[in-house]
Amino acid sequence: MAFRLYDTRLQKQVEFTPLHPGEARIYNCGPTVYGIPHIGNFRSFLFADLLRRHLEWRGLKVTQVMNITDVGHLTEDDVADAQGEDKLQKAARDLGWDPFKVARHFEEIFHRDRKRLRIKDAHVYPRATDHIREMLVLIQKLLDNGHAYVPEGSGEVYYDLASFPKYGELSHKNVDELVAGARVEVDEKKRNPADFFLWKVDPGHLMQWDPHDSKLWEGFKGGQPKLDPRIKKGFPGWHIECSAMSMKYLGETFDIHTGGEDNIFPHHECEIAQSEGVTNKPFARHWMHTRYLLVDNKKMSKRAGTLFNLDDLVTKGYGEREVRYSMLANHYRQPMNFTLEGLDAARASVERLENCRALLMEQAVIPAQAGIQSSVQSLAGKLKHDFGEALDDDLNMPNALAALFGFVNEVNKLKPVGADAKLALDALDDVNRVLDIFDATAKSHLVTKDDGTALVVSAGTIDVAGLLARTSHDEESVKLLVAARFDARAKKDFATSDRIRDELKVRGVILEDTKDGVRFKLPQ
RNA sequence: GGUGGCGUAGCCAAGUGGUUAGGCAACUGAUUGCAAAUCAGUCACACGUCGGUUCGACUCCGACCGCCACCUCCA
Repeated sequence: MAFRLYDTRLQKQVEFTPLHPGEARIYNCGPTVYGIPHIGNFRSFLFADLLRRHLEWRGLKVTQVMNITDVGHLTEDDVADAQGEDKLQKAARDLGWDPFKVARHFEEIFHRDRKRLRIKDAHVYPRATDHIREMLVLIQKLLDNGHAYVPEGSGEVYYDLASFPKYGELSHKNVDELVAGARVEVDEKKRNPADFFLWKVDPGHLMQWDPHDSKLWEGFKGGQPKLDPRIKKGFPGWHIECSAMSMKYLGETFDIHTGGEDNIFPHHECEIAQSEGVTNKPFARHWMHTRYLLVDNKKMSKRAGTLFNLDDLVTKGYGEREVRYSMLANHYRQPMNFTLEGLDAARASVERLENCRALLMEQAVIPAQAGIQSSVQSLAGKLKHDFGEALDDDLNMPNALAALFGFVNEVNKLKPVGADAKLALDALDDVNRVLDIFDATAKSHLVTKDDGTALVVSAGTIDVAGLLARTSHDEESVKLLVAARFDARAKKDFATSDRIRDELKVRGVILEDTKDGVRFKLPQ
């Protein structure tokens, strides 16, 4: 079966057939870089990462574009309001940075944190401020097409919703009802209360562009266009950047557009109106949206201290892998209840997976005495099949993980050796192309009984107390301690052997006695 | 008020008109010098409430209760 996704517009699951065979072009609504991205943002980005990885796993060539919204609506007042709320923003203000510098700063943090969460690099991260010209070109085309207008003397441009009857099809909203809701700002400039601005004039705004300045158009493909002279110095509307950048990098019609559920209206609805108003062609073929992430079943809030960012969680002792796993393990279309207890559970789950993999790695290097067992082969095949089938079903990761844990249980029972272990390991690593949960740097080693015997020869000279006194341990010193422990255990000196194990545990080094020898795990 | 969605055993969380989802936690047993890891088992005759349809509903329909989101440039 092919990949099936739930399309927000159609409100049902549909089979995905790419516009260009063998290729998928996807656009993800990215971060607004005026603050440290929080876990709610990352749920959306991790979903985009999962979508991209699954499509690639299914053999498609994916082009992924994620925008960086750096045209803020950062006025002097906003900056002032931010005081005391956000340490970095406050720092930026104290340093007297201009908005561009603030944007670049938080953009860097976004990239730093997403890399820690192993979110793959998108192919392009276009910045809104680098595409003001593309936006102005679209705005002019909308004016030419009769989809936009310039209110008398305003210098601004508004979208004329009356010209686009499809407005509301994505969010299933009725424009008249929206207006009746009376929450739309009353503005005499607008023809229709629900019309939204494409270009805004506001002298108090920190970021502004003069559309008629020839400098702005230097080096622009096609040169400076003929713009409506009534448009004054100002800044673009929020929605137009995604229309301009998605179409520039993915084409006028592309496969999938994603975002958080809050983007459905008005943002994505407006994107459709703008894009299709210009091209008269379908814009995004499919829309996928993640539900909100709640913390302790409530919306995140600064006051409750639940607006966690990645560093907050790391400070609390959690690793990036636990965060990645716990977000991935929940279905994107269900509201997710994020809790610290959930991270504890995620840690235990990841460790179970990793123990299985470590065991397979140990066994894979042992020379095989026989050929591949059909049982292992069918297990590996079943894992790939069931895992893939689950993700084909609108990225049903809970079911995909159930398949994975089923595999782990069977492998632990079978205890495959040699080529069998290698086969099982390959199957694990294959699904890990999507999950990316195993730690390549995790250090789990088995010191076999034979190794131990060899090490024990020199055990008498090992400075056990000195080694234990160290604050951290490298592989070599752990091996020496393991040797001393072999020696102690041979003499039934369990006080010493337990002391070595306990002291190492405090420093994060785990020792496990097995039939084959001693396994040690170094901290990550 | 309008629209969309959710309520599943201690916690998290899939799914289905009739046969064990899965994970975590806890407990018991096997294994171990003791642990850890692993295996077996228990908690699990779970599905917000009340009606209806049906041979049979957690799954379909209706009402109600509780919760969430969007309609405010929040992923």
